Amino acid sequence: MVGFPLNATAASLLGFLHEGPMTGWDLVALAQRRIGNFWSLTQSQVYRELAAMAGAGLVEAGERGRRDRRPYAITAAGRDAFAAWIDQEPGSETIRFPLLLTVAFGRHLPPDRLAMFLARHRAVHAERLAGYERLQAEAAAAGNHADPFALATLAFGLAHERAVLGWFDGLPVVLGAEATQAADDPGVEG
Amino acid sequence: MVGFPLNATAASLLGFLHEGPMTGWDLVALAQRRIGNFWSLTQSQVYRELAAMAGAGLVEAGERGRRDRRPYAITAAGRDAFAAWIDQEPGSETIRFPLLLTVAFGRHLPPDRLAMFLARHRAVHAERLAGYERLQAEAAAAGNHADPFALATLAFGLAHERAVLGWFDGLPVVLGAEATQAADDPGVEG
DNA sequence: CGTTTCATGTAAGTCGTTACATGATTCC
DNA sequence: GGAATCATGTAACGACTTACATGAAACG
Repeated sequence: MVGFPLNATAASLLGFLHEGPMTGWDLVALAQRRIGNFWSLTQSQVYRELAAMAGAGLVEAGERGRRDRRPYAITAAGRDAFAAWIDQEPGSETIRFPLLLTVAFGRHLPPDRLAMFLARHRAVHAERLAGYERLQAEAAAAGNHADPFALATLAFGLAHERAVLGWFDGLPVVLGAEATQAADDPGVEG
Repeated sequence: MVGFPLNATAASLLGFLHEGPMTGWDLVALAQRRIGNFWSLTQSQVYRELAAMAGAGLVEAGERGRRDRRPYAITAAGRDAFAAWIDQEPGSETIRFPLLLTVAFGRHLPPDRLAMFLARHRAVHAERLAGYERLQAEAAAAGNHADPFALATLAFGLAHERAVLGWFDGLPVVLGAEATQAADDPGVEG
């Protein structure tokens, strides 16, 4: 008896609802904070999944509150569906990194323009890393009270951003400068 | 005038077609090798984008060859569209890492099960890293003939996979064993 | 001759993004 | 009163996946 087929995004919402009833708005904010690092979701998706799950009986909408806030609570069926979901082998990673496409086809771009793109993206990643480091410092200050699971996902963000910055810094200047000559080259294939 | 709106996947196909006419099949294989590392695409997408771009005049289908192979060649309009695409600021990175969702909600899983997931995924990443290292060794053996742009994207793959493995190895055994105080299980060990 | 691999394509459905519409509440 | 923010939702589209259908050629 397969229940309602949960996708990872919907399942995450159920995961959060274990902590208590929440509105779509709250869920968007919480997901951003807790899993936004490695899982993106939009407002639209959240409301859509909540509506679908309400239809399937996995969550229940409560009374509308102050600002039309409508809290959703997880049901017993929702807990079951979540438990079944999380017991499955997680799928494999998906990365889509448009900047790398630009680099891969970099011979078609003026070197200074590629250099500019690289510099701008590097700055974004540096800032993101700084944010993660602040979070880590806060967690350290809080002592043992931090959730080890949250720390583990934060550690991933740190490792990833450090790797990305290291990659930026290890890039040969070549890519942003030498390619002036390479632009004539028909491209070398191995 | 705005040309045909290119998405990154279609643009990549045009990028490859700069190297000469190719069939959908060839493009799938080539993309897998050259950008599969940070950009996924499926056969279906490739044929669809080729058909759409042919309709828009960005590529031209040639005569069907031996095995019904139909080569596509980039047109002048295609080169223009590609040039316009690559000149744009690349969008930001998207990562979707289901295993991290499992970790984030790890308190809802038996520790040994989480440990098993972690171990299996670690093995996949270790193998992928080994593959990248082989490619790097080959490139080094080939000397200066390697494309610096291809080397740069390979360097990203290496950096990323090393970071991921480092993350696995830095995870406290706690995550896989905490709840069961008796740690027969080495948890996540490489 | 039969199996595998090559090769092209369609169909159906899910997922995700963007943009918009609506209105309540707070804050100045 | 007016602007900003909170909050919910819809509409429309575009992107991606999975599964399937079809057949040619190579290989044994």
